[in-house]
Parts: sequence; structure tokens; C-alpha cells
Amino acid sequence: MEPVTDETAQPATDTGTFGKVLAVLDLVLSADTPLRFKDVLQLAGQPRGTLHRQLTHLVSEGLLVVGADGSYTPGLRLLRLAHRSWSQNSFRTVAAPHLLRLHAATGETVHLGVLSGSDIVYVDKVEGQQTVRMGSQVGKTSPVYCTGIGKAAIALLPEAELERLLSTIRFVRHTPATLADAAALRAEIATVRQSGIAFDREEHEEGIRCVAAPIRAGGKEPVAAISVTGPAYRISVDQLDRWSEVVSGCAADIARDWRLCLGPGR
Amino acid sequence: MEPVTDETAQPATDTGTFGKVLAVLDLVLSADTPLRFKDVLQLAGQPRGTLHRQLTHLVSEGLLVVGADGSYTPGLRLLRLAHRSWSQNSFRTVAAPHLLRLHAATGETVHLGVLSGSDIVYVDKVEGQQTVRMGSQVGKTSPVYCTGIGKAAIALLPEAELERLLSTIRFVRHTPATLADAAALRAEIATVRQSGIAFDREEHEEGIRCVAAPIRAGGKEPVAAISVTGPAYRISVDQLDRWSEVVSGCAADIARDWRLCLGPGR
DNA sequence: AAACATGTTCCAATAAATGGAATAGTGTTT
DNA sequence: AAACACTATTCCATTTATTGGAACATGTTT
Repeated sequence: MEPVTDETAQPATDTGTFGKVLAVLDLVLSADTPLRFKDVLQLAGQPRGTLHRQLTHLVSEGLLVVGADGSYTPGLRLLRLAHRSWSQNSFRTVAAPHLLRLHAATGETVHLGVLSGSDIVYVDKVEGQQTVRMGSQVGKTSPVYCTGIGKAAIALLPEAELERLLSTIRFVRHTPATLADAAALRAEIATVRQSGIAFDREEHEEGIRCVAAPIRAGGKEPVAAISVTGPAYRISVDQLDRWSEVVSGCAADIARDWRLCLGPGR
Repeated sequence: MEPVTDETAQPATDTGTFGKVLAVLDLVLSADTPLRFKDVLQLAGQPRGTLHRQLTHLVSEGLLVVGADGSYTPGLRLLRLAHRSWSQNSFRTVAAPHLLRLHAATGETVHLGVLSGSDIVYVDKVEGQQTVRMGSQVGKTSPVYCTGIGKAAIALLPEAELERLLSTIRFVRHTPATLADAAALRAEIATVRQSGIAFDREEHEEGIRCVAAPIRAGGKEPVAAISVTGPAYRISVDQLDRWSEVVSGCAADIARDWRLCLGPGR
């Protein structure tokens, strides 16, 4: 007989001492200003001795660096780890050529995003030649409810999972067009499921529009989507409509290649 | 009284159980093919029970994902962590505009690299418009002895540290031009120190040349360098020479801004 | 120089990791 | 289809690292 555990108690997953140290790392990285020991102490709610050792370990592993003023900043180890994580990601590898094609077809910025928890993580990006800022977005997370990729991706989820996710979202109004609550998002998702296309009509950032399409990857493995994004002054709403075919076609191509990659038997 | 500890015993740093789990993560990420449990078991040299729990922790923390076939692949958590690490890196932030300028001046790929242990980690990159492959290189590591950035960076080290680093290098011949041993590298470093410029004359990859300059950041904090890289068919050795002024000028600019960033009092 | 804030070290109590072995699960061969 | 080999997972007494309160440094302000 199943012990009736609380379904929402996901953070209760015990990852031992490792998880605790990782939480400290997360905390330091999340801060938007370098923290000193006392700051971390306050935020972490951990005894001095314990925290001190944890930070020491993080530093000697190269995940954090402690500056001359005692402030903790991210170390290079993370970049190294992430590079391998990124370059080996087979889903990204499969999608990459298609992203390039989509970029060539539209001339605008193309994103590949994957659902992780309640957020979208940008896994890859192809940018226009004017903006020469490297992999800036890769690894960045955005909320699902106000991005094209987000809405496209969660439209793939089975009803139960979608509802569970909806209940965890804290809706923040970023622009006048931002969807305000779960009901609005639920309605939008219904449309996305029908049309196979999601839009972002300046819902996340004023002056930014995008078209997105879910990637039906068969197995539930990666819940993902792609998008074409551009400035509102250049991209009309009509233009988005005209691109929707290309975008969903591209998403279909990625899905096809991905299934091939998993092996023909599966 | 200083306890006479073995200077070379760096890996002996005890990072407790955290370090052990991290080592497992490193191992899985380093493999060039997805590993299953038995593979990791073999490589990690750790008892079954222990390893199993470690992998379980890594998975529930999202650092690894276990596929349907039981193979372990990198999770998205790493990307998220690394993004914050990268976007907040103040040294990179300071350097970025200068990298863009250098790219504009030369039209070729520009790199920013930082010394980490015995390797160079690429921290940022500005690429030519033709190659639209996103942040591919960021986080990648290269050996110091066969890259312009590597040679430029270690030229900044004090003699003792340089020698210590030299002794750890395993020289692998990548091309006919690769420096073959510590003596050759030592000689080259002497030149770099005098001229303030390092070259890579197809020493790492055939058909690839580069000019690099060390960033004299004052405090020993980041041992770093920048470079301009291009294909040999387009970039003559003379061209590299002609760029050396611009490159070292750019490195000086970054160093200046970095010192300003640390605060005028320091 | 005293009071204070911050960072580091110490060590008995405690909780977690360890690792050998038994068990369960998977797919392959006869 | 049964036996087999291989792999993954669970179990639990032992060992070890973590815990956390408090004492000790260190540097800064009043």
C-alpha cells in the first residue's frame, strides 16, 4: 500500500549533505551582489561552523572564489562543467542545424528552450549578426506564462501535470499584456494545443514579440519548444502569423530527428 | 612556525563527502559517451552502495538525468548554475565591450581566457558573423602550451609559480609546430614577457593562427589573456604582427577598467 | 583601549555516509 | 519457457564526516 505522501512536497527529496552544500552554492549564485560570510550566514539559516566548512569546501572545489574582501563569487569550475553539459547535450545537438536554418529563413533570433521544473531554460540560441553578444542567454531561465517558448512547451504536458504546474506559478505582471492568472494561461494553452503555435505579444518585455512551436518529442523526455523573436518595430503581428508555418515545421523536423536519434526501435 | 607541507600535494585537499560526489559528477561529464551504472562503477572505484546513492543524489538535484536505458547524462541544473556564474562574472563584464571593439577592429574571432589550474578556460568570445555557432567555446578548456592565450597568460606568473605549472604539463604534439617540452615553452615565455605578445603559429590546430596579449590585472586575481584568432589562409604571420599593437592595447584597456572596478582605493 | 562586528577554529554529540552482501530486476541464450 | 548472466537496487551494522554551540582570532569603530 502506497504511503500517502504529499505530492507537492518535492523539495523534501533528501540529497544528504551534498544537497545542503549545493543549496548554499545556489544561494550565493542567486544573490545579485557578492555576499560575504555574514550575509550568507543570515540567508542560509545555518550554524556558523557548518556554513563555514561548506563554503570552504565550495571554494577548494573551485565552485566559488573568495575575494580579497572576503566576498564569495562564482568560480570557473562551473563554466567548465557546464560546457561539457552543453556541448554533449544530444537534444541540443540534434536541434542545432534546424535552428540555424530557421534563423536563415527569418533573419531573427532563434531560441531553443526546455522545461525544467516550473521554468523554461534556454538551451541554445542563434542570434542576428548585429547583436554579437555570445551565449548570453544559454542557461537563463524564464517563466512559462509570459514567453512563447514557455506556453508552447507546457502545451505538451498531459492535463494533470499541466494543472500541477499551473498551481505553482506566481503570476507577475511584466507588461500590460502579461497574462494575469492561471485561468488566462489555461485558456491560452487550449488555443496553443489547437493551433500548434504560441505567441508572445509583448507579454514579457515591452517591444519584444515572438512565435513559438512545441517540439513533440514523442517520449516525455524533453518538454521543449523553439521560437523566433524580434523587436516589435520590425516584426508585425502579421509577420508572426506568416512565420508560424516555418516555425512549426522546424519544430516537427527537430522532433523527427530526435526520434531517429533515440534509435529506430524505440 | 610553518608546517612544512608538501607543496605538490594539491589534490589532497579534503572536501569531504561533497568533493567525492562532485568527483563522480566530473567523471560522468568527462566521459565522451553516456555511462551506465556499471561503467561509472568501474571508473569511480567506489563500492556499489556508495556510488548508487551518490548518483541518486546527483539525479535528484538535477545535475544528472538518467535515461530510459539507465545511462546518465548531464542535467539542466548545471546550465542554470553556469549562466549565473557567467553573467555575473565581473571580469568578463568589464572585458566584454573591449572584446567587441577588438572584434570590430580585426573582423576575426576574439577570445577571453582565464587560467584555471593548469589549463585555460575560455570565458568569453566574440565571433565573426559567418560562424553563427552560439556560446560553443565558453567554458571550454585548452592546454596552455599550445595556445596564444595560454602562453600569454602564464607569462604573467611569478617565476616560482610558472615553474610549478610547467612541471605539471604533459606535452602532447597536436601539430608539427606544437612546442615539445618545458624547455621550449620556457624559452617562448621569455619572449612573451619581453614583447608582451604571444603567438599561436598553428601549434594547436593546423590552419589556425592567433595573436594574444596578457592582461596585467595588477592583483594576481585573474591570470588572463585575450586573443584574435583566424584561419591561416586569411591571416598571414605579418597580419598577426600588425595586430599585436591593437591586441595589447585592448588588453591594457581591460586591465585599466578592471582596476577601476576593484575600487580606486585598492 | 575598550566595545564591536566579523571571520575562524575546536570538539563532543549526532546524523549521515560507507560498503559488503543479499535481493530484485533485466535481457540474452539454450 | 526455463535457466542464465548481467545489471541495478536495497538493506543494515559499522565507520566516518557533519553538526552546531561556544571559544578564539582578527580587524574596525567609538
